[in-house]
Amino acid sequence: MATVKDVAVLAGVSTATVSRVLNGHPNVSPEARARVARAVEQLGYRPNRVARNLRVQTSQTVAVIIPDIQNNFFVSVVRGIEDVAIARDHILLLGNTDDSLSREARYIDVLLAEGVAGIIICASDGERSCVAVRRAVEQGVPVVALDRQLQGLDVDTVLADNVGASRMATDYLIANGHTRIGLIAGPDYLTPGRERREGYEQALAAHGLPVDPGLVKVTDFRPSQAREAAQTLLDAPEPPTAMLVCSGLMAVEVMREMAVRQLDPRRDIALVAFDDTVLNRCLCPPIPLITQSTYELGQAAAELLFARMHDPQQPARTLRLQTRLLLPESVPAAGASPASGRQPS
Amino acid sequence: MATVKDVAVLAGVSTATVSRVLNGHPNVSPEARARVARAVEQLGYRPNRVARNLRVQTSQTVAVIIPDIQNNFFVSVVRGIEDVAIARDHILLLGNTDDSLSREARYIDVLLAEGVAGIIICASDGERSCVAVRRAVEQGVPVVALDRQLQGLDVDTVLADNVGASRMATDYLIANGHTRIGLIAGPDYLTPGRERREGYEQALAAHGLPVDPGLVKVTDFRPSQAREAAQTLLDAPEPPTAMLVCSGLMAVEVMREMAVRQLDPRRDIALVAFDDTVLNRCLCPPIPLITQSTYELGQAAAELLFARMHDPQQPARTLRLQTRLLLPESVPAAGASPASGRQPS
DNA sequence: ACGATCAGTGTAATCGATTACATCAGGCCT
DNA sequence: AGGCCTGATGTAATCGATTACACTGATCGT
Repeated sequence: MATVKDVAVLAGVSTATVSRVLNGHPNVSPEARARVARAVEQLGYRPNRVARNLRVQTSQTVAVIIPDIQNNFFVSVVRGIEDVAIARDHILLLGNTDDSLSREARYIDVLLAEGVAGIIICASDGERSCVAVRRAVEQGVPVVALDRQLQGLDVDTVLADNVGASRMATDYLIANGHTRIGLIAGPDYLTPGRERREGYEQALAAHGLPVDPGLVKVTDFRPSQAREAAQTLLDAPEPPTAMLVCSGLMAVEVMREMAVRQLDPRRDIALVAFDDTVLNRCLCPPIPLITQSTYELGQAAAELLFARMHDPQQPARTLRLQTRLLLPESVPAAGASPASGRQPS
Repeated sequence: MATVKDVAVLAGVSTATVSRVLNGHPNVSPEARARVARAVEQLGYRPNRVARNLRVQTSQTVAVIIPDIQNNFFVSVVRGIEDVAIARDHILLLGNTDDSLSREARYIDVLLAEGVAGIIICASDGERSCVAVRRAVEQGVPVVALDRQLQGLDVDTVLADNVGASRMATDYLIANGHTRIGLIAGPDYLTPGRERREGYEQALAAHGLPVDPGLVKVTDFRPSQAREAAQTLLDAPEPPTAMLVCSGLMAVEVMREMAVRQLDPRRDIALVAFDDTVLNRCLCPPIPLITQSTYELGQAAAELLFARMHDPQQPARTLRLQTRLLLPESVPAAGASPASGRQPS
């Protein structure tokens, strides 16, 4: 590989001049500029970024760390980040942690050691992830928390309006006459888990309904746990007449369990779920879904990151993005049993 | 951030000794080792990989470039790669190109400039992608082609048995009495597009059936084109009695179009599709799917990559991985019209 | 006409690691 | 005792860029 030195020799100038040309410095004569350009062309020279990064102590790379690359929610968010990064002439590197704290820490450490310009992270644990993330912050590497807050770290954060979403969904079920509403919730150590439960409780309280602890099943968002939670709820002596499922992947499992029991969400037990995956759009039958603006979530996170890269001093901001309740057709009122005819697809 | 120098001073040794300790060289006294370890600990020292990479001209990072991060096929392959990379104590960086040649080239250039140790690429164009990839090969950076061959580049390659898969699927339809089988194919410039068509034609030929060009619609694998192709086929004066769809995302669109026309794949027009996405497992109704061992595909690619990183001289290998035809329940024979009763989910 | 300013350029230091080479002490062999 | 090997360590070169600083001539203002 050709180096600046080679280019300098061929162009008959010093390496300093080559570098100035390459980086668009103003005080270079047009001739020098032209000769360097020709030499670069001739040698097929491409600057070594490792050397550059070492010298300037920064890079044109930003990274995003997500817990599950198979979950369409995160992937869709990544798309939003990606487009912003590309537009800013950076490249985006993606790390997948599989919800493993150690893998997450490893990614962070390597990225820092490799001099990444910024990190967007959807932490696998709102509290315990902070140990590793803090290292980034301390090194002055901009960090944006995505979808999940970093407990006790003062960083830019982009979140969905989980409380509002959950409350809206619960309100909706209550409006349809349900009073015994099961909740298949996420863990307290993750923002969406915590806040979605809060929205649910707020809605119940607003309607003077009690929170029955027996109706609330806390999971760690893993589909297998959703299955168990659904079984417990459905096996209860007095099962709920509706359920709010706090993740899309979990909803798929809940519906599998209901199918086994010949329960139809339009007839027997109403279901509303957060929409994480493309899968949800294909559920048979369709159910009401809480959709999040995933792409915009990613965009917003990337914008915050670049803003901070540009001005590291500004105070940390937290953005909340709207959610929507997406109704398929109609949802059964509690007690009713219309069993609308099925139709293909 | 602390540097080797700081560690050296604190430990009372030279930077050379620090480096030797850090890299596990044999000839270091136990005391020196201990003192360095303590200094490292005390300072929270972490080696700067940029500097290291510059010096040793390599890194512990491998990259995979895929055309569509929203397509579960690729993502699942990535998981296979990832696990191997982690096991080999490397980290994996993922680039998504959205089928854009320019983005692909940009990723490759940046990765090379950043000194990546190896690249696994699922090219967005079997021929035109080679321009950029060739630069990697010429720089001596190991490259593995994944799922799609790089025309005219002699690199390690991992492929699915596309011909066999397609032939098996077509055989299956023929065995069920179909003679007019539509093909919604992929483009010739991608291995899966080309080979799946070949398998289809081989199967027809083996049974003495003619290849009717009117039944073959070539697409670029984009779902929207699948929709058009399906429309054309179904609108034909003599429509096919069965269709083989060469990608999972396309199959979803084809089924949408059939649903609009009230056509049931179990009753009216048989359907077999390649299984790319989780979506396919949730199709209503389910159809026969050709499944590929995506995870193993990724694993194999990663193994080839590491093998080559270890020994750059070995001749390029091409691996073919088996596929399976996954039957849901039963598929209608041509002309039959059983319309088995529907059941939830 | 003389100093100040400035455009254009080069020399060499620098980023933070690795490592070739030099050095030195001690042990061993003859 | 002298030479040789070996283990442990240090000095300084090196990777390939950027850039502080120095220098040269030319231009300009007074």
